[in-house]
Amino acid sequence: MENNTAKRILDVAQDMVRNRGYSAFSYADISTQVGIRKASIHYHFPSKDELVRALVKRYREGMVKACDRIAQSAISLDQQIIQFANLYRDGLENGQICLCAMLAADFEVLPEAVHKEIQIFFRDTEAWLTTLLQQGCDTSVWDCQPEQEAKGLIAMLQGAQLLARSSANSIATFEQIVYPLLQSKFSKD
Amino acid sequence: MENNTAKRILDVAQDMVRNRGYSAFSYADISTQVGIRKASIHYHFPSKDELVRALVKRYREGMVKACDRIAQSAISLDQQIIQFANLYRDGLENGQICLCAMLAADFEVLPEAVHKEIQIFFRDTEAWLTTLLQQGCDTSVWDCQPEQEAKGLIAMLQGAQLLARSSANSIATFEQIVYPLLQSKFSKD
DNA sequence: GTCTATACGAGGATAGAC
DNA sequence: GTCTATCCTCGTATAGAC
Repeated sequence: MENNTAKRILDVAQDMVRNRGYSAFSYADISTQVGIRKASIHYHFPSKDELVRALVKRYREGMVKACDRIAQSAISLDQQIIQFANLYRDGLENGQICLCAMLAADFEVLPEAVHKEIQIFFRDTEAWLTTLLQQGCDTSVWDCQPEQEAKGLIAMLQGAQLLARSSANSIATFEQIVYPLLQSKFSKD
Repeated sequence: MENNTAKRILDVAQDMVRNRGYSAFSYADISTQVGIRKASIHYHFPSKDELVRALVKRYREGMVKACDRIAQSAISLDQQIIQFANLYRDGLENGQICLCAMLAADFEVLPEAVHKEIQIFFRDTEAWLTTLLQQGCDTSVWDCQPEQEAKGLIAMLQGAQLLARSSANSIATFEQIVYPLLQSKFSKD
């Protein structure tokens, strides 16, 4: 596990983008938290756009890995969906929403290269969830249209994060929205 | 219907916040589009924070009116939900997401006074939708828990806007997520 | 790789004339 | 109410020394 400067910059930048958005974080902020000068950051990431592009790329690769880990665990399909939802809930414990939810809001101010990375993120996530739901249909556990159901679920999770963030008790709000709904839709009984 | 400078400033500011977020619009942008100088904007709204606070206040009052108009129209409950969803779809035609969805993402950089306005918006919206769903339960049209169902619906709508915005064809994406789901949940058949 | 120094524009905001 | 002029800070980015 490497822990070089580039990684530390990305770690700090990721926290800040997820908390405050693309337009509200700066090289000066990173500089303070990482402990190097503004100019040094440009050595690793020549421009802010390239930094954010690298950020989203790393993030979506991490998401793919996290999803694969869930799929390879020996738990039931409905428990896999719970685990998937937990990925979104966990971020909220640090006040953070999904990087790509935030950047979807900031979409209009982002360069084309970042647009592409965000679109790949949602495409991958949707594909993974669709596959999962398809298994439930094949084994007659659920009655559903996997692709559309996947889109709806992701929308609900992203939106729940927004509502959670703007409420006094974020995590409770998120859980109150998400888990009963998953329960009623996918519970085994 | 008044159309003074303050209103024109708010109109332009609203477009820009919904498109680009709180941190990515400036007095200079407003100045250009309204056709007055930066300094003149400060006469109407002394600070950016006060401008945005006024913006959210006006926006949520407009939302209350729009919801009341739907409730007072002589259409079925399920059609009222469709109309409600249409409010969110219509903004997307100008590439705009809900003002409060955007500001929920920007929540961490906003002052307390704006937080409160946003929270009132969601509280009002949720209350209106809960009342609507409750009517469906009372008349045995639907089997549901109104309050929780309302939260879930709003989350889904807000999230669908984010997904729509980051996709190539925003409106199609939104419609594909939202309307089939409403159909399956609330259709009269 | 990281530093100092600096360029240069954009940000929000204020003072005072008209 | 709107203007010009101005302040001061912060933003991204670059050049060149170490």
